[in-house]
Amino acid sequence: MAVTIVDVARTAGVSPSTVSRALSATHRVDPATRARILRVAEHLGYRPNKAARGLITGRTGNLGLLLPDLTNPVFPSLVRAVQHRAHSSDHQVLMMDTDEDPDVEPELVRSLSRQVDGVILCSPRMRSAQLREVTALCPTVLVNRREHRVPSVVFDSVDGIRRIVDHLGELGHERIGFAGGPRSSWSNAQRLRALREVTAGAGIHLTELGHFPPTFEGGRTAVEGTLLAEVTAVLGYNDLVAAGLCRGLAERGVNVPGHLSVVGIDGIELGALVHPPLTTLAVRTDLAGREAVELLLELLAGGSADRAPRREAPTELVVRATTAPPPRP
Amino acid sequence: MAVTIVDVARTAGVSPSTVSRALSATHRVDPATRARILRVAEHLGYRPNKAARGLITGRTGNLGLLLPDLTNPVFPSLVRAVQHRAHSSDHQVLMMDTDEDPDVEPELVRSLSRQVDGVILCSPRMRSAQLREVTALCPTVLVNRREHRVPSVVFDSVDGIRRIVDHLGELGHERIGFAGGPRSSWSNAQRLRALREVTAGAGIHLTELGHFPPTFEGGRTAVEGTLLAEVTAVLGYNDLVAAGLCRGLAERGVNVPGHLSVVGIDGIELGALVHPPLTTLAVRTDLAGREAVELLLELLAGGSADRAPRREAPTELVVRATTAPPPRP
DNA sequence: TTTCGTCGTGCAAAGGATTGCACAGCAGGA
DNA sequence: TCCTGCTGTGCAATCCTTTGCACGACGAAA
Repeated sequence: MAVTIVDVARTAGVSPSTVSRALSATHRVDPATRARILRVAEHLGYRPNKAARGLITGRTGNLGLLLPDLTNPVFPSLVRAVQHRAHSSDHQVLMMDTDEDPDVEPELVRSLSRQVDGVILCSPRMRSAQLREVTALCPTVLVNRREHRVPSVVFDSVDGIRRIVDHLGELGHERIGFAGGPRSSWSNAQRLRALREVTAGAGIHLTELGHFPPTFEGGRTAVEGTLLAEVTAVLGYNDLVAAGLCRGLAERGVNVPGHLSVVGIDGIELGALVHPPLTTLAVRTDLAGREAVELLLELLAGGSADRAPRREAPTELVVRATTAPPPRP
Repeated sequence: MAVTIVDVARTAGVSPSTVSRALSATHRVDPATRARILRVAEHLGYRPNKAARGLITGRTGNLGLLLPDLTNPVFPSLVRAVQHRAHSSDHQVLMMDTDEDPDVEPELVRSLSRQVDGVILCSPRMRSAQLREVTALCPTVLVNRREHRVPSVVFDSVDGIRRIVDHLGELGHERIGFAGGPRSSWSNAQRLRALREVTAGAGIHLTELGHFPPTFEGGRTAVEGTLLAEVTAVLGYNDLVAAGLCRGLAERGVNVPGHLSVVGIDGIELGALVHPPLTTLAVRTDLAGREAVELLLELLAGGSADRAPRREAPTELVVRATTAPPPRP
């Protein structure tokens, strides 16, 4: 059978309670005793039984992570960061994918809530009312969404968008377009709001080209409107849209960036591989993931549910080859 | 706080044991009693405490999933499939990423083994001896690797490679090259072996171009050798390598597929987005993931550790725009 | 009527770790 | 010498569920 705390206790010549205290550092234990216990535990290959611990402490040592679609290239690095950070605090991650279906989100959280100490909801699509209902079930941290009284980590839209606009402004662009994402997307609304604010402040004319599916094909369908708008630069809702724009423009014989500059958002690997390599605003999903775990762990430790901390994850402008000065008239 | 089995028992006027039996259907219980218990449990919102159950049954209801790098685009769809299949059998998935480091694999499995009923090891890089050691710890299923006496799901290399070679043969190619992956990779060895076998049978000359990093850049560095080898078609170890080859060839002014055909393996989304869209052998990682879970659940239920079932996941040739007849001499 | 088997249910132990309380030993102050 | 207070450790209860064993009741067979 597996080696338990009483095996360690017997071998070390102490009681199970002392072993427990030595290992969890919850009480003072004689340094010599502790050293001996640790040595014995190590030698016997002792691993605490999480079920037994959970039974008495009420803690499972698991964190839940809910996200819309793992195959979306923005998420894996976030998941990885969450997983690493959680692991370094001796927690495991139960990840669940909602298949982009907002309706299953509440049910999944409910089933998850029994087996985790807290959940991270990444880009949840459910309505505010449901969200508030769900956050009552267990400690919750949001990523890429804000909600009153719920801790969250979001990407700094205003700051990031400003970098893009500054970059384009320095190149000499005066008219830029935005190929937006889905109407219901919280982050699309954020980006659009930031864009309006920043372009207004910079004296740049913004053309909102409409809402498109957040995909490569979505970007291709945005080409026509872009050309009609007579802009010299266009910002895609995300990298896929921007890549689709580039492809569609190339098919029309429009030179990027000679005739038109294109910028994406997200910083997925694809952006570096398409031709020409895409200038993009990279969002640090890894940092956001780490931050979310830390927020959640603080919440679990301190339990000050009153304050709802809000953190922002940094963004970074990666200038590659799809931006250049506008063509001379 | 939470409602327990004794709350249900008290309300229903029976003992906790009877409630347990009524809910788990393990023993005969008077139908009337069972109905009453179920009604009470439902009404009180009773959910069994997994930690307590796990403590006595030894089952956690969790499955472990270990993979080298979640940000590698082949894996997310596998993870998703594993997660869905496990969830439909009331299991949760603990996913862990080894960061491509073979040395941490055994340690991670060890730490995982206490908290799961079984693990799925996806493309493990550890040595055979370690692997056998690890499989003694808890029920294990391998994906994309074979090992004596261990159940596994692999992709049908011979069949898949044959499809590629047949396709190229029909187009008229007689000399093809293979830009291989890492020397230590099990699947690279498989692919190479299958390739030798199939090309020999088809009377096609195979040039082994060497080992390259399994990345876009790796593909680019393979260009030179490809051109020297005087082949009319080249197969990349995976889609990234193939995409890198295409880019490198384009930079050298070599027309794909007019002068040289290129084929990838994996079927990642990127292949459809690069220009020209990549012909590739798509592996159904989703099916492999589902199959792996089913194998593991059978193993847990039947426990016939003697037989080590081996399943193969299908592959599918996706012909896009990087393959064409060879140039006329 | 007695005996026996079956059925439904309860009792109590077990599973592994944590933790409040108690206690022994010892040092220091009165 | 006695009391006080601190330190290190052990005892035993507790968390919630499952399950082997036993027991009472009841119907059927003898």
